[in-house]
Amino acid sequence: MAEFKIREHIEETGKVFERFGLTPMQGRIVSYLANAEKPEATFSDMVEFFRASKSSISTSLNYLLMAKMIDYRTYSSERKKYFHLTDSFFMIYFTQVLENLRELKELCYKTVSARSIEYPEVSETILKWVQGANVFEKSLVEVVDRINGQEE
Amino acid sequence: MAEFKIREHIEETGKVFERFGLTPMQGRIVSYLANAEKPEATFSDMVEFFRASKSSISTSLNYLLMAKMIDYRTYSSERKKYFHLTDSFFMIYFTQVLENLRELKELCYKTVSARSIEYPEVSETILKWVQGANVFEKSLVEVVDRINGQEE
DNA sequence: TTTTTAGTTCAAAAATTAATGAACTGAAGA
DNA sequence: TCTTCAGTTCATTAATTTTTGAACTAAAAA
Repeated sequence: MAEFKIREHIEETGKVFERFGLTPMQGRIVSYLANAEKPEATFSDMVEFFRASKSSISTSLNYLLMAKMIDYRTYSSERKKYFHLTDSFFMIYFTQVLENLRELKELCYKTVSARSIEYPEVSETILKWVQGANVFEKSLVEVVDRINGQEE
Repeated sequence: MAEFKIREHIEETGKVFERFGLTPMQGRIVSYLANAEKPEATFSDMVEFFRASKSSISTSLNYLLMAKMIDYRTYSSERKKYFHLTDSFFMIYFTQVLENLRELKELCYKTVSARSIEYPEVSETILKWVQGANVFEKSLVEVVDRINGQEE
């Protein structure tokens, strides 16, 4: 792929990662690590590639490390860190979605239990939401388990 | 529930809805419709309750209508619209997630097919992502079908 | 016909979030 | 010891997103 085509593809893919909860720069970095020729890249590689500030790259890398979407290795001869993608990108996303679902379900139960019985239709609607969330949660847990099982 | 307790609960729940892609005001409205005594509320009910601008309520209601997260009915004797929640909140969220997944998968395939065979590990990682996405997608489609089936 | 109701539209303001720049740290090398 | 390298920290700036306010519309009521 031509240089400018790769840049375009990295921007495009980066934008999709935003919809999975990343900031533009975090998305770009993930996309860069997926599309760059070499599987590993350093801090300064990315500062240079994006002509972005060191602080922006630093903050983004640390978020991605914390979320375990990337990892790094070092070579004894060098001081630099070599960053690479981990396998667990979706796992982390799924886990976040699961947490959101659980919190929402809890608040839904709270709502239903506080509602008067005068208008049962609202509670019925909310309980349908919870039902949907439950089915979803169950299959999400299955997916997570299946992927985890594969890893061992 | 006491008035101020309800307000607090509406704010809290509204914030969780933000994590499902809504703006603060959209989240508040959904939460309000779930927690208000009556199952239906008008435009001006909400302007009053939130002491917010008409434009903010108008824009938010129209987004929620467009997304089919709420609906309204009218009474022949009145000009007002009476808004209420629909059953399909999660369905709509699931559908959006599915779309995001599909787009990301497509870009992943594009990435993998453009990568040189010199460093297969990156492609392997990306294909693991795609595998996870596929398993998830399959069970999500099942969930959607199951919920749709229930409706008829 | 004029007024009121129930909103809509959109430019501007406010709030939030992301990125920058400059000064800093701490380890390694000269 | 002094310098360079590989970042980090954080106050400020920039960009984006959300909300507001004011002017408007279209239908119903007076």
